[in-house]
Amino acid sequence: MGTSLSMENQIVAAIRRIMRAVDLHSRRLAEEHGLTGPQLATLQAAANLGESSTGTLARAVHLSGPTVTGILDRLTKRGLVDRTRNGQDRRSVTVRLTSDGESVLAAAPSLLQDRFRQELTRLEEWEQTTILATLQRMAAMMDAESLDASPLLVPGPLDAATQAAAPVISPAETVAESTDSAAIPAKAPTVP
Amino acid sequence: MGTSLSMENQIVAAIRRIMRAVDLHSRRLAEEHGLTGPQLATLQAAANLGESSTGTLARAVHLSGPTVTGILDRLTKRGLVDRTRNGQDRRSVTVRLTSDGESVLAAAPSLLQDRFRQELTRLEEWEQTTILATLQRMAAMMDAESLDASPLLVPGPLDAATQAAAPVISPAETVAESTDSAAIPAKAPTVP
DNA sequence: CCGACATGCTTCGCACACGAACGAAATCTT
DNA sequence: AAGATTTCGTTCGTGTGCGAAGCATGTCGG
Repeated sequence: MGTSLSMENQIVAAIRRIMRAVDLHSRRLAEEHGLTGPQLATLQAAANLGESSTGTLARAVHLSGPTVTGILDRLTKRGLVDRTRNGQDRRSVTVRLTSDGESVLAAAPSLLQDRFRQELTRLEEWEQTTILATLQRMAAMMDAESLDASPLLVPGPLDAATQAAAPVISPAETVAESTDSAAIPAKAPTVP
Repeated sequence: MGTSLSMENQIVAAIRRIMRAVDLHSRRLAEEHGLTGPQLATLQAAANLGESSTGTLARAVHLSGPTVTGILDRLTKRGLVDRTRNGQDRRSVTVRLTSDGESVLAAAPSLLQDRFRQELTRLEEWEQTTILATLQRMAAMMDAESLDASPLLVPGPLDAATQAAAPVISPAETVAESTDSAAIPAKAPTVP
């Protein structure tokens, strides 16, 4: 019967290979620069956003709260960031880069492997666009499902909020520079 | 050229989102079926390959030896697989599915989220092909670098869409995963 | 003013995932 | 045949990653 799994299996296999490659590259970064991939990503986000809470940071790097807490623990231990309780809202924790953190970040390489970057820039522009569009499309399709457990299907019109969360098809005009992840206004719990 | 930086960041972000979605889906699988993604993948590989050593299994699922050892530990503890020392080569360990493992596997869902699968099948065929080709291309570029610094590269990055598309899609039959590796027992060029 | 609830971060337990190091077994060398 | 080397799997240590639970704090209704 359903032996037509090949397409699915190939997609799964390709994703797994990519994940593994990312992981291996992360370890290489740690060896050569003392920073793993997630640590570097968090550091970059902290630099881009300026002073920000750990929650904001978590949303920016697409990771859960506990995960960034752990990463910030190691970053703090190495003296690259600074965690202080916010004065206004004392629940919140403000994260700042130290000068050490800034210099380390300035000297740090890209999150992508050098060779991959070179090959990428060597491609035709339409190919790069295709790759990016495909990845974003995949990301939108996959984390849309994870994000909401509600049985609500996508009807016709989408309001601004949903649109921001899942811009499935966009023309060649992909996003410019936006650091995205604007607000995410505290979603209401669906089920108790 | 100013836009090249943002392109990189967007690619990284998309990959992270995909990885996170895969992870979240894995946890949902664990909740609903008692099997995480890697466990299910390993179980499927064990079923496809029949009796096989843990090393063969590791290569099949694109994971390291220690990782599959851990996964097999949990699978064994649940009585889904059976580990026995090989009679011929007593270093090797033969992995077999138990009857429990087979029934669990038969009842198990796909590694991909249902909704993602539905959306995928709803796409035009050329779009599916593009997605698969892009993912495989990414995987090839990225794990080529991680694997080694060997000069093995993808042939022509030119007109790849047509070129890459054709050989990639094999018929529904037994995809026989690796186009790579084949027989590795050549030499061991390791560290000095 | 004070409980009831909400929010933000941390702690805890689990499951990957890897390289390094280890012991056992097989293979090669001398 | 004895020793060196390779190969196979496991164990160890580190670093993600998550949800659930725990605290501390803020906010709202009575």
